[in-house]
Amino acid sequence: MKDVAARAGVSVSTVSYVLSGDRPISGPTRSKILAAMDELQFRPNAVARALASKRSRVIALALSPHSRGLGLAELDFVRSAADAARSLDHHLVLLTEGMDSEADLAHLRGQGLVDGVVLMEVRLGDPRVDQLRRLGLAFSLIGNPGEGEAPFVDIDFDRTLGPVVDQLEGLGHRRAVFVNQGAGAHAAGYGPVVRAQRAFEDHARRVGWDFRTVFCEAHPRAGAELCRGLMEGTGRPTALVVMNDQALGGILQALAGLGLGLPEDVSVVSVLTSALEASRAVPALSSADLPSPQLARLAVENLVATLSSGPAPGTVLLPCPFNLRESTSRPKENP
Amino acid sequence: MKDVAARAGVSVSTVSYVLSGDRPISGPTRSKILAAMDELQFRPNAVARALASKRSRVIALALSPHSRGLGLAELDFVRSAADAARSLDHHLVLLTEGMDSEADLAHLRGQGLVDGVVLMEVRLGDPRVDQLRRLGLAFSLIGNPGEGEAPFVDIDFDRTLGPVVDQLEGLGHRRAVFVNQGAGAHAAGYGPVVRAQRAFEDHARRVGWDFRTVFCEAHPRAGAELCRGLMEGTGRPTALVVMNDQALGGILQALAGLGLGLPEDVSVVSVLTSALEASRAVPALSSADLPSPQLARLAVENLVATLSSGPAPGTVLLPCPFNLRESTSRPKENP
DNA sequence: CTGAAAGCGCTTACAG
DNA sequence: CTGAAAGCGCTTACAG
Repeated sequence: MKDVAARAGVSVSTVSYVLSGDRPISGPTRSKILAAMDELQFRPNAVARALASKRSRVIALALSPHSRGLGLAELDFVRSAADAARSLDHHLVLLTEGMDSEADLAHLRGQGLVDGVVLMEVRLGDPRVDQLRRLGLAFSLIGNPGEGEAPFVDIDFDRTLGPVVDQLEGLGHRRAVFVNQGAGAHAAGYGPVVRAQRAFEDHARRVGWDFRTVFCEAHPRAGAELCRGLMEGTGRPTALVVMNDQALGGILQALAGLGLGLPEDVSVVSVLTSALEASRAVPALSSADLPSPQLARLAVENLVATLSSGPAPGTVLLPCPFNLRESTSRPKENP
Repeated sequence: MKDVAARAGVSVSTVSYVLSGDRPISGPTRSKILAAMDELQFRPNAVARALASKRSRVIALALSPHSRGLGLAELDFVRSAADAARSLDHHLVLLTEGMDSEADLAHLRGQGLVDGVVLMEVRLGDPRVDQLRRLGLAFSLIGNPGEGEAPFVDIDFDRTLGPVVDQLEGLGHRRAVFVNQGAGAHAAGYGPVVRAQRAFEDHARRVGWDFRTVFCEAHPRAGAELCRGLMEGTGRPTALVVMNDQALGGILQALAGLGLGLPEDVSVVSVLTSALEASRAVPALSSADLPSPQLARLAVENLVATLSSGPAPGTVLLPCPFNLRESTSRPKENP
């Protein structure tokens, strides 16, 4: 930078100001500087900038503590967050742990390497939120902490389940079961399990369905067992709405084992899966796909906006777009 | 740090030296300093350290350019690399793009934020390797660039396919097909497709199998079609060794469609899948699981060793450990 | 519209 | 074994 200044015949501060744009610079001066910069192949040193400005332009993504089996969607989150950070002129570091104790966070903050953090899979009353606030470290949330204050991005379950129910209703289904996640997740204040269920039930009621909700542990075997139970006897459901990726394989397997064809005998819609996984299944699953890239991007934008006190997207609820694939069809006349 | 020095009654350089351990410090002095440090809750500022020492202790992980469908294994890579970095007192940033042009890399280097980069899914003659070398940016490789010089970590296909073949042989299988990836991947110099095939064939020959290898595009439909072809007529294989995650679902579906039970009628072993995906399938797949955490950790250790000129693991070839699950059994007498 | 200078919080030769 | 001081490459009041 000193070299650039010398070559352009100006002071280093002037060079710095053309870079930041924080001060009006005359046309000729600016051109001289710009010319000098690329003759010298000048690259501003981010570390020096960080030290002087106290902004590293590095943000952290705190990965899910005990990954709730987001599966490939989590990879989408990570990639998209990195992309978003990059397009906002930031870098993204990964935090795999050390978000639990206040000491770890203080350490993170003390290092000065990270300007703020994006929290994934925030739960109701998530302790991390309070800790970050106490430390004065900027943050942004994916998931609703249930406090009302901090802006967050999350799924809009009402607008997610509405289209799912409408779609099945339109095909002629009248009897459906919502396969939720385990009761444990429910108890842990994991928001989606209660909100999704409420949304499903509201919509099922709206269209006058004969429906019910069941919880299912996150395991193929649990899914298979559950599925057999659901399908025995008369009056079995013609449609399954499943928000449980880990159990899904077992459900599909059990269906096949019972000689029930997909989608001829039973329609299945998966909720909150990654689009890639849903389309990789055979037959490809009709599903309400988790918009992980969008969520990640919004969360990063929120954080960067906080840091530069720019305009933020704020709290945003996104529906999971419904994608019609091969696992849904009209029910048979008399199931 | 100034405060710590003042409180301990020493110079800042002494404080710095107790931190780095680069200089012998007397017992009493050290204790005074240590005491002062935690009374003041001192946290060394990583950015200042980086600027002064020209080592940021940040390394980058370059994600697969057009993710070859590593699936969940890629997430394992990312997590494990971050963990490894952390345990070696480094941070991991994610590079999602900008590894292609030399200008991007020069930019990365110029910023001074990143000490080195870990490259995933390195191909034979990977251009990124040369570019990094030209720029003098430290790097570490996952995958064999085929130049012999740079150390890298990769899969040992011989020791991966050996146990797979032995296992099937032990069960009594004599006729097997190796379902490789697409011919395109082969042509692109993607090492695993040629090395895995050679290893499979060597071992199949060793045990005197009646075997063949087929290529298959990375899509369930392609897998299903291929599978139907393989299974028609007499003398069909009793075992399938599949190194093609994307086609796998189609293969399993086609088997079911043909009324062939897994594993009663056909045994299937998946190679290079993530352990999580293999065990989530129904039935759970016997597989040679990609040791992504180990590979990631070794690669990070190699890089950090380069940076601190410490002892490096060097070039390491790891077998994919075979895990017996539910998709393999003895073949029927007369298939 | 531009400059001179202090300072961000460390590291590391140079001296003793 | 310890200190004084220059310097890493920028930013940003303070002055003009």
